[in-house]
Amino acid sequence: MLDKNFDPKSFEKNFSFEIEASVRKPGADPFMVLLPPPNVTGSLHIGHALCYTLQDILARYKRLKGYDVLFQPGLDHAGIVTQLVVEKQLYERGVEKGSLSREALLKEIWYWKENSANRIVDQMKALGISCDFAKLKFTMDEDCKRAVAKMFVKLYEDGLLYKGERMVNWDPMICSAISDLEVAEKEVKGNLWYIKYMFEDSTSEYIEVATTRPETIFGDVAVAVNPEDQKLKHLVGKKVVVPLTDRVIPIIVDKYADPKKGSGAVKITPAHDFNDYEVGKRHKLPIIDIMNENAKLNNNVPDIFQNLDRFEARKLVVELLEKKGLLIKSEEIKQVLPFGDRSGAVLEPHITNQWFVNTESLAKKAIDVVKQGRIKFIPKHWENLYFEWLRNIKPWCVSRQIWWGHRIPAWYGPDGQVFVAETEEEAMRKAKKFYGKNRIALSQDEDVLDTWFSSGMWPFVTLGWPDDTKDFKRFYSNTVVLTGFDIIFFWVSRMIMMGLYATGEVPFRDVYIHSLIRDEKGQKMSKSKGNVIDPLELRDKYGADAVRYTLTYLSSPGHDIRMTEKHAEIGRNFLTKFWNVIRFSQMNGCIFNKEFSPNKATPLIAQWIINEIKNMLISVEADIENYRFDEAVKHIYQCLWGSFCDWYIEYIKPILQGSTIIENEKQNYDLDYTLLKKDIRDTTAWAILQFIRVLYPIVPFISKKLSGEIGVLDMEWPNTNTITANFSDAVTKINIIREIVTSIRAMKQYMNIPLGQKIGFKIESNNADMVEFVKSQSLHIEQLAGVKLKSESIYNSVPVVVQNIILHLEWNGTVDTTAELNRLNKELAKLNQIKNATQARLNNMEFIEKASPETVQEHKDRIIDIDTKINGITYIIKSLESIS
RNA sequence: GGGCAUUUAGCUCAGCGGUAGAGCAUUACGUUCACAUCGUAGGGGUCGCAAGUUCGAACCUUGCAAUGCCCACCA
Repeated sequence: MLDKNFDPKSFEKNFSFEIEASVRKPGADPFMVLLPPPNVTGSLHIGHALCYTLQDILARYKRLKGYDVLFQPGLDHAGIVTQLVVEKQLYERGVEKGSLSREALLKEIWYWKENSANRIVDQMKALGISCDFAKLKFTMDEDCKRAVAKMFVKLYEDGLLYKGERMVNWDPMICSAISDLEVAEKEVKGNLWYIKYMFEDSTSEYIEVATTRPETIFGDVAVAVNPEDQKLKHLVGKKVVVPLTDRVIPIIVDKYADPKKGSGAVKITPAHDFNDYEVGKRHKLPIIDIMNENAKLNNNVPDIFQNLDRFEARKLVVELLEKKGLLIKSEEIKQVLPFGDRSGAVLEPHITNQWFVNTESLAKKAIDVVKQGRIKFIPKHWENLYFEWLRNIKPWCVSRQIWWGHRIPAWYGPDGQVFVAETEEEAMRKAKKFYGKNRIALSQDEDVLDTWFSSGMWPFVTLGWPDDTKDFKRFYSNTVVLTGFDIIFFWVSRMIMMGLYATGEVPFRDVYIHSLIRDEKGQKMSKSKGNVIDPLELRDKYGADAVRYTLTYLSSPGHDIRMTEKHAEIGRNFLTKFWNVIRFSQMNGCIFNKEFSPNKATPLIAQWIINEIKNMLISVEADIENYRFDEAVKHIYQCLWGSFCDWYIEYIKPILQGSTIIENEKQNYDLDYTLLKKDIRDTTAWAILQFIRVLYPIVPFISKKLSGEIGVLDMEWPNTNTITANFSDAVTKINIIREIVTSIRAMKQYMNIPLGQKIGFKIESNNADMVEFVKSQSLHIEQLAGVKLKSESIYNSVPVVVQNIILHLEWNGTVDTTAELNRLNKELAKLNQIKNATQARLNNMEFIEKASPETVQEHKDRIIDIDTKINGITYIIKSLESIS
């Protein structure tokens, strides 16, 4: 017997789903859920919980449907982030950045990774995520390493990957190149300084140049003006002196200079600006790099500036310019600067030697497969974002100057000759052949690959690529990916590009983009703001199922989710209800009966609930297939709470509990009471099993617990095809009873009669069958509405009208009918309004001609229906008026 | 500058051509033993604005506004 208190903690810890997650069904259709591997940087946040819960629902649902499901878990080494986190930890322990050797630091990071990985896996299990943890993969596992090297070599040999000197976004804090995607632009306050660049041959004449970065003047190689600039173009060809130096540079003409911006003349600093770099190339200008990797000024600048940080140097330059009278003015402006999204440092454009993947041809194919519908985004509009990015794709800088990651499989000979190979042995073989001798000292490239290089290979690496494994043949492409929109570029598009390139096939069919969770004000959750929700804390308070249920309930796609901890009550309340209704059924001896067939149920109320449940099951299945997990939950909720608990259970109480009542009223039942009771018990147990099963993907812990409780352990998806009986008559009849009960309750409320206080009533109708039917259900009506059917006459009464039935409620107290009359008149007005609108349409010939016959019929029925209601209300109004 | 999304009850959101819905909050009443993490009944919305298409628009089209996000650029 279930405990009176619903306490998830008491049973959630008893369940583990590892075994069912690892079950393989060789004969069944394959289905793969590819879990986006979390970073090994710490613990999971509520966004992970949402993402994983939805995937788990899908995986469990497919398992119940009989698919052979591979729910693949994994972890991402997350290069830069992880290294930064560990370095920070070390720093807090007194280890200076850069003081450890490569090996020593990597050892520290591996140690961190082990801890983090264990914690994350534990958290996933605590939330009931049913991955096949035996297959847990880490992006730096040996087989991943091999696959990454293979991919790198393949790209290199196909000419899609090359090393070259380019200007890249450089993070001076990490001291590494980063890709364009890792740049976050932010608006900040800055200054625009107007500086005099004196003409070489003059002490008073100058050209005015505006800049936000005066410290870079030492890298200036020209001043450019626009060819159309009438005011300045006559200066082209003249030479000016770079302020604070004696270096002379030319004034050149280039359309890049915009007469409307700054002073119209722009300084050209090819080593420190993307646009200037291009201008420099066009004009074959020299490149003067004035900064070190950490953004301190190098020895290409005057002595006093050397070794100064760029921002200190800026201050000093401005100060000296002012002193020398070379500063014209300084304006405060707002400017957008590039920041490293991991380090938060202001990035520097920096010319270095990096490895690039030429993604253009890969991107074209990646666009095509989505255009052709071979991969679908859900919701579809995310495809736009995907297309936009791929159409404007630039070479992907994949090398990083850090230590944590896949070391680039390239080796250099003593003369710098590069040998790209999957292994050092292979590189050596190539080198020997190249140099024609046996003793060669090769050194491996110091850099590692961008994290997303290995993540991009996730769909096939996890399946054993490059080996042609059984799993690969079976699951590749039969996959769904659920993730947030923020990694469509980073991850989804790279998986598609690399998947197509490596295997020639799409890596997955569906990409479901879930919403992002924000706080109640719509702000992004972040630790520094203190507005984060920890899924594990929430679980400790409310239980894992409640968290899962709530997240699913809130997961409507298309916009962000605003969430507070209080939302978890949605789940908790629902599960409490679920728990309690099963407790009720237990207390009333409803035990699952294998022999029971829903098609053979005879009591009206049984037929009605079977029909409700059937409809619910059909909806839920469609909802999940359409990734509408929120709708699925709402359909279950509505059926369980609104139909099953509120009506079915209340309705059957007199049958299950009130045997004496039944005995007294036996003449109202054609059925044998014992049989009736058995039928109801069977139906109740059957219904509960359906709920347990349909809820299992969403709230697996309680479902497991309860299925154990009712003694049906095997989980399978409810099959609605076996429910074939037509119960439409029961539906109609029970709905009449519901309407009667609701109407009586409302009237009693208006008469200020407590629901518990039984009052007499009589039935009147011009339809004798209807009277008989209502009488046959009087026991239930009496219980549900707090009334008592009288055989003798009632003298003082108020009427309740439902369809063509009038119920006279016995009442001889004084009634303040004003409020009720107000309400009725309001309702009457509304009904008339609807009736008129409907009638107007029916009077419209165009409507009759153009609307579908069903719609027209529906309108006609509506008129009849409304007329009945209007007559009823009019009758009540008249009666009430005569009372008062 | 380009693009995408959102705008429906006090709040959070469903609905996306045919009588405006849910949960929470709110009001009144109620603990008869499944459940007060509850029950019963009620109140509350010219569906952002405007035009158009349609027999009929919250829903389709266009324009506008507000909000959020993405991309690109800035001396």
